[in-house]
Amino acid sequence: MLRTHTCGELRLTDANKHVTLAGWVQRQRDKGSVLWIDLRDRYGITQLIFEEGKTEADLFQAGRSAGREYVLQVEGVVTERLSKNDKIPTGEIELKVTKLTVLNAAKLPPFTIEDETDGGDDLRMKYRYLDLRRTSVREKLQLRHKMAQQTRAFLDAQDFIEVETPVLIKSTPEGARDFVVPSRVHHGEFYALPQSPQTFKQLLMVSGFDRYYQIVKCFRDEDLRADRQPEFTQIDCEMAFITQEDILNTFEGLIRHLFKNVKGIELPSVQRMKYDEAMRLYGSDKPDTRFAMEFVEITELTKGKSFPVFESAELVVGIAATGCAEYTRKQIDELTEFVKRPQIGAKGLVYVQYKSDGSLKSSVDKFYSPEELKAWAVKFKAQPGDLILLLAGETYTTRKQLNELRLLMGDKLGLRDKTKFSALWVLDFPLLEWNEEAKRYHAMHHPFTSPKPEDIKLLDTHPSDVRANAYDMVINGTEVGGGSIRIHDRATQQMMFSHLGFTEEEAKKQFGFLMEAFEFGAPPHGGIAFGFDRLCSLFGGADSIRDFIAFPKNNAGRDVMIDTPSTISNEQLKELGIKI
RNA sequence: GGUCUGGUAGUUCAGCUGGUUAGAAUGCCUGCCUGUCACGCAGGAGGUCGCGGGUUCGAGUCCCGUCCAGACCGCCA
Repeated sequence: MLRTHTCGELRLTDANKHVTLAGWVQRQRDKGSVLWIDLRDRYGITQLIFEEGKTEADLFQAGRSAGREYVLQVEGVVTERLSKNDKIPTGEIELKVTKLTVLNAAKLPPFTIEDETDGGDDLRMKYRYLDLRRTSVREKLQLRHKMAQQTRAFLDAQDFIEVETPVLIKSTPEGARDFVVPSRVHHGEFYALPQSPQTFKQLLMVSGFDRYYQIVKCFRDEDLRADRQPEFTQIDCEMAFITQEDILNTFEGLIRHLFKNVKGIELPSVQRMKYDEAMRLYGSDKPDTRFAMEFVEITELTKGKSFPVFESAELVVGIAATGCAEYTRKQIDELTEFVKRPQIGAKGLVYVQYKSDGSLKSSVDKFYSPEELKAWAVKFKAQPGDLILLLAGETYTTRKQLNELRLLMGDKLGLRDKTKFSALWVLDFPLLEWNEEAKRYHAMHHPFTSPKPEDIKLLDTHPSDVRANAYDMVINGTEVGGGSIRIHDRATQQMMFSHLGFTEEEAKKQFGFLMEAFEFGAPPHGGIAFGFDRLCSLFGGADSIRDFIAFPKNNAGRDVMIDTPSTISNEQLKELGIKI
């Protein structure tokens, strides 16, 4: 061992011990006749001291020459400090250095290796190995480690078995784009990287494994976001001989276990809400339930007053923002601009200021009397001082637009505290959703999701109304997990494929193995997958998952450190039988 | 595929309505300093203003194109 102790563990009780430390030079403080060096490793910082007259001249000079991020091994005697530092755990001692070895010199780093670095994202990613030396980033990966450990501890205690599934699998047309891997042995044929281990975990249920989980990398070739990477990690789970209720209870248990053991938070029991209700009250299938500000629909109250926008609207819906009645014209204009941005696409915003003196002022005073506005306010259960914000139009898009506005107002009113957590099950998702581009229905969750038995009769007549045995877990407005009770018989699965536009041939070619397996005694089963990176970032109070991944990709899916994707040699292409 | 924001010293940024020699902080280098811990003080070096074109007497600043980065929409069963 090159060291006897770490840089974080020496205390006053170790005084007079002769020790050896190794680490990186955080900084020097040179007072001329006294030189201090902060030596850093993963565990902490220990101050080294060199003194004129007491430290040998050569050694003193060697210390002075050790620049930032030099890797040093130092021997010395642990000594009580004359002036102590109560900000760090090792602040009562320092090491009087008797021997110094430069294990490796270092170029000047391109940004400072400190909690508040001066480096921008671009630079940090290019030199990610230096970025990871920073405490704040290291702590995020330590949190991730703890999350993984606690997940395994919980699931293991519940008799779940971790099974690894293959990474080189088969491309399928449903869902996200696949990353594909050309086969050298079979020219013109390709593997695909899994978007999830979905079919394999179902096959494990057929095999009788009963309770499976895996903390597993998944791959989707789609555009990135702050919370989306092309390769990401799921806590992938499946259970047999269960009902939906069993799944909800088991994994509510997992989430509460994680909050308790990682964050020390007793999460109250997870609220439940049906998809339809979530859309009606929040305009989102992943509502942020840290605050209420629920939607109120006043379509009926607005009709017959010749205000063209409301007359032609399928839905008039709004929110009441507490205490915002005194917003200035400029502030309201900003809200209007916000909802009119192309990304949101509302035509305009109607407001009603319920002033603290009880009077009402609105942008539609020309069309509605004070009494009528008052009736709206009553329906909103608004109080004097509140600001009512209304959008109108086609139901689905108007709700989605108002959702954005609600979240913005939540931010403005400080209702989205990152240290508060509100978890929610969203239930009864639709089975299918219409895809305008492909002119056919897509599975909203995935094609293995079972329809609610009582809705199966609607499949032919009203496909959009068929509900699925599918559920999402939403925490603070982030979808952290989702799953379903699966189809486990061939006939239903075949019927599902045919509703999704597969011919019998195609279904057999792509998923024949699964349907065949269903004929050999497949138990009823279902499962869930949690987005592990998102869960970590949520626990860490961050919006981006990137710092919870050791070596993430940038906005364009590029790893700027190793510089990939990159071209390959003509020899490689030839071997693979590929022409560009 | 699209929308928006940004790109100026090693780094993070400022730079107004186009106008003399492009600034600050920090980092770096040199010197001084016996209790610092974001040490302090003095001095110094450091710039293809992302790239290409255009407008203009004159462009970091305006216009067009392009590249890079970030956020978002589409997409992500």
